[in-house]
Amino acid sequence: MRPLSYGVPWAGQARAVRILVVEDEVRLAQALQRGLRAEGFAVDIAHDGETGLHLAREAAYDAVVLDVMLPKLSGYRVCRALRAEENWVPVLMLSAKDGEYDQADGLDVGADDYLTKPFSYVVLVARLRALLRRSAPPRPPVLGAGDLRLDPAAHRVSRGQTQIALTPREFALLELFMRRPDEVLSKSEILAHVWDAHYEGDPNVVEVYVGYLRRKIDAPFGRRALQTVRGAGYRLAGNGG
Amino acid sequence: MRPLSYGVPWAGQARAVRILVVEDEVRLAQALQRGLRAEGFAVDIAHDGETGLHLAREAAYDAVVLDVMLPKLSGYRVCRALRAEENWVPVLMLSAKDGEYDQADGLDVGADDYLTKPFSYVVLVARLRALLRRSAPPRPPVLGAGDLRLDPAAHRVSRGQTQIALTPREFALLELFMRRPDEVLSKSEILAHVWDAHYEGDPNVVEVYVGYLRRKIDAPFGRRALQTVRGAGYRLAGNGG
DNA sequence: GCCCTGGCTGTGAGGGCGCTGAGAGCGGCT
DNA sequence: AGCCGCTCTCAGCGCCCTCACAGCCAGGGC
Repeated sequence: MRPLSYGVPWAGQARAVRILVVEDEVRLAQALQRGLRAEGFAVDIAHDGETGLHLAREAAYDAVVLDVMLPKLSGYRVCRALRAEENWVPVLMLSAKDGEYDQADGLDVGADDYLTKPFSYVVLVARLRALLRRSAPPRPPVLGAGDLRLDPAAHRVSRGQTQIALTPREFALLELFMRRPDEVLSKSEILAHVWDAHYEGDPNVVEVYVGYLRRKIDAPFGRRALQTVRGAGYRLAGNGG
Repeated sequence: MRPLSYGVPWAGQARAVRILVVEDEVRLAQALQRGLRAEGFAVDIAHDGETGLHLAREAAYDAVVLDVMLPKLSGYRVCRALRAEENWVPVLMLSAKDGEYDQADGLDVGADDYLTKPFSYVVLVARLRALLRRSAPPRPPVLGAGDLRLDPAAHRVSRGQTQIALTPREFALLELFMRRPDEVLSKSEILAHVWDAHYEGDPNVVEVYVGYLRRKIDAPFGRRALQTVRGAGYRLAGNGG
């Protein structure tokens, strides 16, 4: 199943802070890797924009150090691509000395901070820490349907003023519905998203969990946000029922 | 920019997407207004919380960009007031750099997303778009015939303002007709599409289901959208009867 | 007006679909 | 070890959907 609850601050166990360094100068990249590891970070390296973007997409990094001048795909394009995909991982850009690009470009492209080469290692670490410290902010927006709200990052759900406690499975199910309000989702589609891409089990689990959800988000409020569409699937009313 | 309502035929002429910016720093407000207008949004400005709240109440905005620090009425209070009135317009909050308030407060108060100053303009636009996309999901394929509407994704049918409940079979049948309005469909063709490619049964089912449909989509409205073409099949009037 | 053919509809059986309560398995926490 | 919460299976139940059937109605040709 999907580890939906990893990395959630309140989940408790400490997790290594993961940094991705995208830098084509091999010596600089390795120096950074060694240094940051010594600081206690988990560091991955990419030597071109393409693999950098790929890695940033796949793994959940806490920050990305991104050179501007890169083979295959410039740092700008990598950053822009990430932002376009609603990936708000904090990005610290490294510019060429005084290149054709300037700082404003970097920020316009969605970077969170900017450093011009040559830079002092100490400054880089300081800025990185600053980014991480205030990196709680780049969190995904809250989903809403009527007075139903779901905060994906905080794993919180509320209806009106009332907080609602959901189990991980229930939460994942509701999140799927809230990302596609007013759309009928078939049981197989639900199974594929909330359970596993090739889940081989009784589709009845879906009915069971829809039932659980209804008891928590609808019944106590006399609402009917989660609707059955017989023969087709289920639908979350975009107005919250 | 891309008109958010594209593909919704009955939406009539594309309506501008309206954004309200509530920001007391005049220069920032104007910069935002210029930038967002260049993106194709219709932008209104308020320089304090009171007029901001007033405007948000009066006009139907698609989103509100709301600074936290405002004269007369803080962004928090504005947002809380809107939510208390069951106004669920998407709100994007702009926090002071690292002020006394923090992000959690913003979300607790009912904001949908949160950005800390200084922010990158690109990120603001990206988040704004994300908010708009979520709140106004442009579900292109809505079929229409006169005042008859069928939304395949939502599995919903309506005539005028009235929602109509259809069984799966009825829905499939009507969908076939609405995809080919004004066209005469033979019973065998209908059987092949709505039932099974090689259905071996009484073609009378078609008559039966056409009857069911008429009782739901025509009779209550005194219309005749589903017409019999004796000896040939049935036709759905493209103008809804 | 009569007849024939094709279309319409009321009735009812049967079965599929969705809902729910009970409970077993599992893992985490104390 | 014991408890608790989460997940998921299973079986029973009830409703609604589907469809066959048969009798009735309407259109059109003569």
